[in-house]
Amino acid sequence: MTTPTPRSRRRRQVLSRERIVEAAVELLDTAGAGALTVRALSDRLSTGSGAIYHHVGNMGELLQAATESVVAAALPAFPAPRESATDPGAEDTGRERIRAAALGLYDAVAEHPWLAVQLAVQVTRSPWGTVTPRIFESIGECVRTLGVPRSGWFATTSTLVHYILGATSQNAQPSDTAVLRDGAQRAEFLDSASQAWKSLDADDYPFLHDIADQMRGHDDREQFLTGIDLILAGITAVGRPS
Amino acid sequence: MTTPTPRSRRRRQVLSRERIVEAAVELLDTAGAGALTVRALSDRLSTGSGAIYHHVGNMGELLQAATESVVAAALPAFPAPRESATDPGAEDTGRERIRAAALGLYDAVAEHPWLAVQLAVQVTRSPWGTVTPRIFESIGECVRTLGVPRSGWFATTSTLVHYILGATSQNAQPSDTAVLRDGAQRAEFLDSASQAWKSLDADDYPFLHDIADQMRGHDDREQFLTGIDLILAGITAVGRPS
DNA sequence: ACCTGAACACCGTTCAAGT
DNA sequence: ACCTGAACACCGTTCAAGT
Repeated sequence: MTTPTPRSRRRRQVLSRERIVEAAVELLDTAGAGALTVRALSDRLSTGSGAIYHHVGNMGELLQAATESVVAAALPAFPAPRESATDPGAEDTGRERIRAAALGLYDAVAEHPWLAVQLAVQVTRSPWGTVTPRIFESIGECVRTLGVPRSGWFATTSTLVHYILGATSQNAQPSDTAVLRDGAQRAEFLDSASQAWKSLDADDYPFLHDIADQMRGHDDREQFLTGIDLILAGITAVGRPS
Repeated sequence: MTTPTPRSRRRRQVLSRERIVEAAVELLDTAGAGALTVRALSDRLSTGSGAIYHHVGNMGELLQAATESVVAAALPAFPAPRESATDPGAEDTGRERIRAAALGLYDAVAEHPWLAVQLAVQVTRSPWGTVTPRIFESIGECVRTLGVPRSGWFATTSTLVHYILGATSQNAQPSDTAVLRDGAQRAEFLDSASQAWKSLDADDYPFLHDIADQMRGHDDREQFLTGIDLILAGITAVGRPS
């Protein structure tokens, strides 16, 4: 009849799902996607490999949980505050909040390069899990305030989400190892990429040839926002045909 | 001094890189991403597992080659015919060619669901390999004819490519197994997805709640094109501010 | 040169056994 | 209930040995 005392429940509770997910994210961040193994994880947590399975089911579920925790942290406070669509300036703040959510995801992928591939994996498993719903909700809530007719909400939100996921994953660090936040390192990478494009056959790739210099000098993050603004401009243009 | 006769060269040449890549694509298509193993591949090709490594280096290289071969087949004839940007109607044919290239990739992912994740993988390894360059070139070549100033070519092309890759991967079959081209199957999936959204907490996900019905009825492919047109409208709007 | 297939060093996952 | 860690059935890759 009596519930177990807190003391007895807490006695040997050293491991938990949260601790495991946290350790998994650390492992992914510091050593890359290939370094997350059950053995490495149980080593780091000083347990047996079987202990992991008491809390997470399997590797895929762990990867999903790791992705969800990082995505949840990257998105703005949730749920978003409701605003009346008739407020003056509501459209501008809607656009601003879309930019903020997009940048949150963009920066998360920059900090956690393994996210690039994991987002693609999780999103095709949509809509199970919270990754796709969270992202969709964050963006969709803002689209509502943009003067788009109700019938266009889903298509408009989808377009933004697809662009955001595509862009963040393409701009991710091309490394299987640890995070490199060094700007010089990024410049070096762009430089070699530019060289690679220039060395392609000019007859097969005339456009890449022309544009190789432009690509060397560009700022990923700024250009990511340029793309967002391009789509927002399209939303406005389609909503009010001239 | 004499080159080997064709006969002697051909004698035992049963295996080749091409045949291996072809078999890999078949395996991926029919049995899913998890089914591509060196053992399964050498079984299907009736050789020893070591023979594979005489032609492809390692598994990652094989996956890259499989992706490249499917992407190359999906994109329109390459390189694209040159058109003068001053032609009347050049912008319209540019837009039409962008839609064609985008649909080519979209349909390829529908036929080869494993492409969704592989595109994300290959594209972060950019610009090595031919996947990213090919896609960029196809789209960029058309962007040139759209009246975008030269300084905007790279950003505009990037926006389109990011959207295309993001959308194709999100709309891929959510299955790890064989291809299901059955329309009814897709409708069933959308139905359960819609149910899942409806069953989310209405306070945390008000937008998804509102929109669940819209998402059940939608046509992926049509909506994919709607997104393309939204971005094209943005390109026009930004190029000619009112 | 091309191929064979056993061997090696891993991997995720399970499960009897402990506390 | 929670954890241990050996065992199992895989995996990619290598390499001496064959033709």
